Amino acid sequence: MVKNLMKTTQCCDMRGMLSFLILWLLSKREMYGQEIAEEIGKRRGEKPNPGTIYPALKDLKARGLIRTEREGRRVVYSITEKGRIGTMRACIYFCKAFGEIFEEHKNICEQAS
Amino acid sequence: MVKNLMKTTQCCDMRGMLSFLILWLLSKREMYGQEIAEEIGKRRGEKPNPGTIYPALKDLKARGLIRTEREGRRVVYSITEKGRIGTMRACIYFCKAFGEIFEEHKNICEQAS
DNA sequence: ATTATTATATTGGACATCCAATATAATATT
DNA sequence: AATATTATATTGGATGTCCAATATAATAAT
Repeated sequence: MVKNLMKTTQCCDMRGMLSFLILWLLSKREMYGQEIAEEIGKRRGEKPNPGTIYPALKDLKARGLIRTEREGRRVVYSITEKGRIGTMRACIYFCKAFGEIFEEHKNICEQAS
Repeated sequence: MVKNLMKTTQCCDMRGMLSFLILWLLSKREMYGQEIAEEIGKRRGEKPNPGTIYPALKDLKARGLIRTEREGRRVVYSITEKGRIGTMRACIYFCKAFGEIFEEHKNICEQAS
């Protein structure tokens, strides 16, 4: 059972699009792993576990969408040009798929910014 | 491989939140199965397969979030009060998790409505 | 020098979402 | 009556996301 998402909504699983969210965050600025987890935690209400974040980051790197640079014990992740292009496309898809829900709850969205 | 979502964005899987989207659609008006599939198809660019829709609807019914009424060969699905409450909560979560992305692409979202 | 903390990495299991294929049933068409 | 179409339903397999636990490594604190 995915604990926090079912607890939050008490109706349906809200997981999904983790890689998209990671890429979108990295399109803003480069970050290291735990910063990404914290940013996701801010938005979702609960910080995801290492077991969620690091495999996803590994996969994004393998697909050439992000690059890494180690600085001591930290690995700094940044988006590649390929990743940036894909993220733009994903944003367009996302807005078409879910845009109405946001139009309906604009006041909540504005508070999120 | 999830064909249409990877094809659309060419970067990351955009699957997820199917049950949420179904519940949101049914909070607007009751529909039969293929209508739900068509509405999802309008938003995602491709109509999902029966193998995706019917198991999800079955599960939502089992959890008491929707109810069914057969009319000939069609089954009409409608949201329950429990489903409506959960959907409101899910919308709030959803807007907090992804609201910034929509603020950033307001023009695309307005076209979706 | 030692201990504590933070960061990364991995693994296996669970789960929702996706598909293609197949099957059954109710209408619609011929 | 027979055939075609549409709707529902199911199944097994694939995949991404989630978790808890464990492990290793680099700093920070003592």
